Amino acid sequence: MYKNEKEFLKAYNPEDFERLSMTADIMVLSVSSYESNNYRKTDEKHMSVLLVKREDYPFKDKWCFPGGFVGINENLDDAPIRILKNETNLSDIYLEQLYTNGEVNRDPRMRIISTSYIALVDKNRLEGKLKDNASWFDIRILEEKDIIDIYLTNQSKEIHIKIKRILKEHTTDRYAFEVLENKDLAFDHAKVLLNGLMRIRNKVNYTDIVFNMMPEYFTLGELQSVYEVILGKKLLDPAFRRIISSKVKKTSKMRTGEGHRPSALFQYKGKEKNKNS
Amino acid sequence: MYKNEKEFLKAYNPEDFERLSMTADIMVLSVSSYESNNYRKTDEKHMSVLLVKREDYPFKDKWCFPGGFVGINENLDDAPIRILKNETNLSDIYLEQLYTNGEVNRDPRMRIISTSYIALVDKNRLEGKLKDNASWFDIRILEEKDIIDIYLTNQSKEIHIKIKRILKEHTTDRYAFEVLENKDLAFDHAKVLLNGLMRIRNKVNYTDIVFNMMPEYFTLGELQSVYEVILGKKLLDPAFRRIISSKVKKTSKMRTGEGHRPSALFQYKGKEKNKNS
DNA sequence: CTAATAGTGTCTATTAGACAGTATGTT
DNA sequence: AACATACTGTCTAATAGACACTATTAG
Repeated sequence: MYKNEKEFLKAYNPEDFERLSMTADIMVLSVSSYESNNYRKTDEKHMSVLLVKREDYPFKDKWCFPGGFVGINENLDDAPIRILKNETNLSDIYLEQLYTNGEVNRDPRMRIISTSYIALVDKNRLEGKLKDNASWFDIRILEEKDIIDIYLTNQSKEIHIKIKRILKEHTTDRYAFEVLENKDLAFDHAKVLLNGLMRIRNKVNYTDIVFNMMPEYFTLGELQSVYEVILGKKLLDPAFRRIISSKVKKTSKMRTGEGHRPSALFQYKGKEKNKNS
Repeated sequence: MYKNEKEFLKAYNPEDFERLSMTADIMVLSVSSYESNNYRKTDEKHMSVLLVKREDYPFKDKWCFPGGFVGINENLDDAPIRILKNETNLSDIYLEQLYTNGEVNRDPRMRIISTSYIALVDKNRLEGKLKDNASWFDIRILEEKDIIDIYLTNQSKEIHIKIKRILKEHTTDRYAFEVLENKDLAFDHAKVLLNGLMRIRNKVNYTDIVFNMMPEYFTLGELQSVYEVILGKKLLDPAFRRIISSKVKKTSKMRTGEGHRPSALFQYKGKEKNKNS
């Protein structure tokens, strides 16, 4: 035995243990608008996710989240910040840790454990700042009982994923997902995607995370449709306005020229003292 | 470049990258009863956490959560199951992943990233099954604004931790914790502890996780006081019974001999179809 | 004028909070 | 009898859901 910690550390050889690599993957979410063909109608909104086309093996030509190895002298939670900075040129992005996936064979190269993060951005902030292997995909989710179909589409590609939700009682989490169909997403990113979408859906009601996806000024109609697209259901106007009213402040600006009554522009109040929990 | 994935993998050398080690730490929570000195009064309840005294460097003689290295051929989420099995001899324990901590210097030996898990058990199920370096500590939390004092006590030891809660707007999570005082907990386990307690406190209202800490049969009074001790506040009887009524079923058994009116014993209904979300 | 969204008033249903009361065992 | 908890009834307050109505613009 050793006399003290200093001596112990001196005799300690890290090579004595089997070691592995660690990566960070980031699911970058935003909201996109689809211009309507009717000049009166407001733009349809979708959630969208940023995917990168893999140029190298493994999973060459498949799509995945932006990600990379965690440096040996880099804090884990700093890795996604660096990766996003590199990928989008932005540095003040909302980030939260999602899950650490460590199935033995999730990467064919070697043992790699990956911590996934969720990032929420206003897409318009990074117009033209994206690397050219990155692309926004619109998300469409169809749920039928425990079978979930996710469609991801960009200008030239449609990705389809079919996942089964399995309720678990006594294990790692409330439910697990089994990927039934997935031709185009690399690694275990299909699972991560669904996991992240569910997390956001849950959190949207008791946090203010949506505002990370909103521009500085927005109408309540726009804000509501972002909530709707995250929750996957329509909300009632009066109820929504009641609930949201404490979180936003009206400005004197107006949005006009939309083919119908103009609406007031609002700002996120933020910084406000939040209730406990 | 390589012709295909197979060739790529053949040429791939994991040694080319800097690598690290991974551990899993488990915060095992349960509820303990304190016999009252008044024969009429019901036992006082506390949350309790299982700690292990470190017998080796680093952090020799300090306390920490049960944990261990993740095997190179072991799924990450299987590691806590193995460790708990080894530590408590039980294998059907509720487990959920809490957070992955990866500060560069969190372990003085070398770069070790650790995924922490929460386990919830009924303490009585593992009476006498614990290894003798493990001990249950009762938890007492005092919150005053953003200063949180946690006291952990067992028969012979009192551990005190003082932590400051820092609100964050645009970073990894809603708030971060800064440990102000901690003499007795090893690694970053003080942070993990608080993080886990907050997670459970949040989840208790919209999930059925408490029942993992309850014995097969329990009175509604007992169940209520578990909720109270997790939430850190008293609940009103009628409201509690209204809410809980759908989750439990009354049995014909009664708890008697308590110095006051006997109460019906209930069971968790479980398996019931849960609402969405 | 019309289509479409903006924005508000109000009724109802549901849920949460509060309090008071009755019930029933042990010592 | 007295204490302590078990358990219930009911009133009130707060919140969520639903619907109808008015307002206002571009074309």
